[in-house]
Amino acid sequence: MAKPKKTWFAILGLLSWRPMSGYEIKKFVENALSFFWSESYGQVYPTLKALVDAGLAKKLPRDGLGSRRQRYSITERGKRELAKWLSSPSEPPKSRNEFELKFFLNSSRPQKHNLKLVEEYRSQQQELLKDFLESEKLLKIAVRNDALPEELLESMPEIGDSDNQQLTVFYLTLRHGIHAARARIAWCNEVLSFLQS
Amino acid sequence: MAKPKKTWFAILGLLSWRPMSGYEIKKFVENALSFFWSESYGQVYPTLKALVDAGLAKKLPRDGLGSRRQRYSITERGKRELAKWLSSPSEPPKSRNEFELKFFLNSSRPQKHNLKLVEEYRSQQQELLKDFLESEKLLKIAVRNDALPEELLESMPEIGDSDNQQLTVFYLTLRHGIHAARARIAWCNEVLSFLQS
DNA sequence: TAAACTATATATCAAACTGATATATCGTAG
DNA sequence: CTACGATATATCAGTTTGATATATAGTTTA
Repeated sequence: MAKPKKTWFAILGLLSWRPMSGYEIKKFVENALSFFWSESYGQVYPTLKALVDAGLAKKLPRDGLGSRRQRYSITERGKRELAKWLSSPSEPPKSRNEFELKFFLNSSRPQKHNLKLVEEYRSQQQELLKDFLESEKLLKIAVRNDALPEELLESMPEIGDSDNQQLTVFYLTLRHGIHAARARIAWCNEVLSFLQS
Repeated sequence: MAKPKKTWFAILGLLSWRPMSGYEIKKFVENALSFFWSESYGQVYPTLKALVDAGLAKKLPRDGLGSRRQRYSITERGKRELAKWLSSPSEPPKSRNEFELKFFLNSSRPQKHNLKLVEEYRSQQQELLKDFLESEKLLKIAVRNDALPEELLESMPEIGDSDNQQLTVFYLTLRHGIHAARARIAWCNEVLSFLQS
């Protein structure tokens, strides 16, 4: 029957940081969380309505006279439900990694196909790591100084009004991405030297 | 319009190894590929039919008189389509990692929640790594000796009639899982010492 | 040996989710 | 003043999941 509704809690969790509009939520996930989470507009807007109907979130009055954006905030009931979910155990992720599938299925074809595939994957991951390390440097400074560097605000305006504890968790989450990217690059190097030997 | 149909090529790819039934496909993915791929019955059976309709796979005659299982094999056209897909670039995976989301969203709650969460995650990953290392040991022997150890056949009967190149790719794919699990454990250790300091 | 399990095997479906597209307004660079 | 990109909300067909239904073969245990 497909019961998860992870989107419900993902959105509720973001609203627990601060009030946001559907557009802001989508952009935030896309810009700042994309290496471990994703949401689509097709989920965000209906879910916001459903959260209101369930009494877990509520519409805020549109500030500014002609303001187009509709912001939502979390309710007390929403906070309680969120806390419950946050403490529940996480099922191990059902990943679907297209690259790994291709690598695996290539086994009955000449190895040169896989060499090319792995080299492409490696540069993809190196690019990713570069971006992570950039953000890490800035976030580290922010956490230490309890103040946000200009460049970070430019590249991620969403984190503008985060407090120190939120920045710390953000930093630690990013470290997860860095560890993962490095592991994937190390694997590529291992495979390339294995296949070329 | 949601065009991927990754399931089509995942199934086609497995059929390119050898003929399989829907049930075998589901079990194989579940037992051997679960750390980077997943399929549900709800996808497998309709997709097998669709592949036949599209001329990419065909039904095999049921062997044995009262045999209940319906096997499918890949067609020449299927092989060509598969080869095309296998050479196409992979889009970076849109992951949805429930644990990372919870860790991130916990930022506005006391840190002790996250400590518990991370410790749970670490033992989950340590368990996973243990299994991977077990399989790795056996697969390594299999690749070196070009023969399958008894224990491996017992725990993964699916790989019974694989050739040496397939085993090698299987081994290398598993290494990806090992690198990833180790990276996650290393991250847990880093976070735990950070949060406890 | 009969009953209770467990694995094999196929099928179905509501709910969740994606990716693409439609529409309209605002700010601004040329 | 206008083309363009960012902001903002909405919709929907197609994909995928997770749960459940059904039935038979084999195996354990009372």
